Amino acid sequence: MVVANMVVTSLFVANMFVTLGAMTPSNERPSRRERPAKPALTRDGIIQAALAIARADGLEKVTMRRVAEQLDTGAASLYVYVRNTADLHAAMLDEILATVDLTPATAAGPWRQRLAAVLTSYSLVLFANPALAQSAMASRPSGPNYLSLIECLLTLLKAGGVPDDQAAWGVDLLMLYATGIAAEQGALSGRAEAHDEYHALVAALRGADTARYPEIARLADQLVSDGDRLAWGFQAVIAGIAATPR
Amino acid sequence: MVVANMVVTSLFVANMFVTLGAMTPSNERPSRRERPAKPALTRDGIIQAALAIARADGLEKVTMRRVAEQLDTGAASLYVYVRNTADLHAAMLDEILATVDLTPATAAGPWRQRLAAVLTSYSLVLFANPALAQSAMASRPSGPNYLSLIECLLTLLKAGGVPDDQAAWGVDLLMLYATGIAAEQGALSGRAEAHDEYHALVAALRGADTARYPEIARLADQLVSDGDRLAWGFQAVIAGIAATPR
DNA sequence: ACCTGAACACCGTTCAAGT
DNA sequence: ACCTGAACACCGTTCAAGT
Repeated sequence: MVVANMVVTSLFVANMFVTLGAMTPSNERPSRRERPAKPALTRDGIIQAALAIARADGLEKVTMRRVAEQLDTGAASLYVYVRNTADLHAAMLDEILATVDLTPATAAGPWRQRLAAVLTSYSLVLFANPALAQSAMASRPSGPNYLSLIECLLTLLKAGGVPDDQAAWGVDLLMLYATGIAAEQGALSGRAEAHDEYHALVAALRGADTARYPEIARLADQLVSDGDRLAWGFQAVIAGIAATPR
Repeated sequence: MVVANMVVTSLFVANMFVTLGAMTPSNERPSRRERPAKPALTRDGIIQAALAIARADGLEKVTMRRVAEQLDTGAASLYVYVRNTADLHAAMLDEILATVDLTPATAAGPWRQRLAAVLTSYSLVLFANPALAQSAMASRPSGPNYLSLIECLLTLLKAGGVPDDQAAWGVDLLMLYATGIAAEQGALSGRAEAHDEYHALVAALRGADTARYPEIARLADQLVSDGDRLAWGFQAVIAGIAATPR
């Protein structure tokens, strides 16, 4: 508990509050010890601590030892609740998927816009936890929140009259795009050197040899142009799914 | 050099051959030492050794210490040629991108088929080196081989009459899809537990609660059905790019 | 049943000292 | 300039011993 960070601080403040509360007359059985007992170890507590570290310092800092330190215990103790690091990552992902907004599925409006809204919400959730997007890419979630999302996408594709076989394969495409774009963004915002990499790419595109890479040179500005790429991308993929028979 | 593997073996055989060759009369200056000197350390040698380890045991086994061991030296020695682990991974990726088949760009046939052929080649290259697909997802390559691939895609989109602005954003979509699908597959074939995860997902889809997930239950077989998903996906994304104005 | 300290078998990276 | 051994500051996971 040497490193100061926001999580530790807020825990400390919370503990202070509890301690102060315990000193008011309304509290009948004050703890015998000065400092309140540390919270009992639970799977959920471990996942929350891990998520806090991931948001603050990136997924690569979510190590068993660091999570344990945050919870004022030893790494070995975590293995009662978590099988291994991969299990922890999967649990973290499942946890944040609960916050995806699925309400557009039953709202009014054109189905393509509603589908894009759900996908955008999913991408934004992963953007907010950029480190997890990469593990979402690599793992195969099968938790209830993931299933709800898939169900939601299938319902909207059906509402749009997309044939069943195209819809079934289409959800893979949509999820791959939504997850992939968040993973890319996650990599960009996560690592310090990623900005250098991005600028190296922009420089490479802008300064591309006109003879060897004529199209890149011609379209350099378009290639790196700003705009609502996310919305356009969703509409393009949706249109492709709807228009392409198997 | 305790662990036996194919790379070590083939290096040994190669060394044997050199030794035998050195004993023939045609060789004027035989080495004073019995065993031939180990090959000089080069950046390319390091990358090749790293790729061999990645193919054999996965990217997570490509550690500085393991690559160094393979090359019969210490990890510290690699830092003369490689800045850090990320640099090594980027160099490995650039190396394999050289093997992508870009010839469909100038071949005969419908542009959509030729575009899909190039993308399929790219995906297959990443499939053959599954561990690198994930790092391709996270990093921003800007090497000459990457630029050639982008140039190729832009040329084919232009041949198809896709408007410049859609083509410029479209290459991102195509690359994201082609890279993402390989990264998924790479994760699947790379880790032992990934098969369990996949079967858990299939079981979760097949056994989905009919009341809660009616669409998943209805389409379970379609969702996990075999077929040329890669080709269909490329056609769908291409169609979407061509049909969706900004 | 849960928790712990200690151990095992690893990592990436740096650096002074050698050649 | 290149290479090396040793060190530093970490990892995940296991396990016997405690409560």
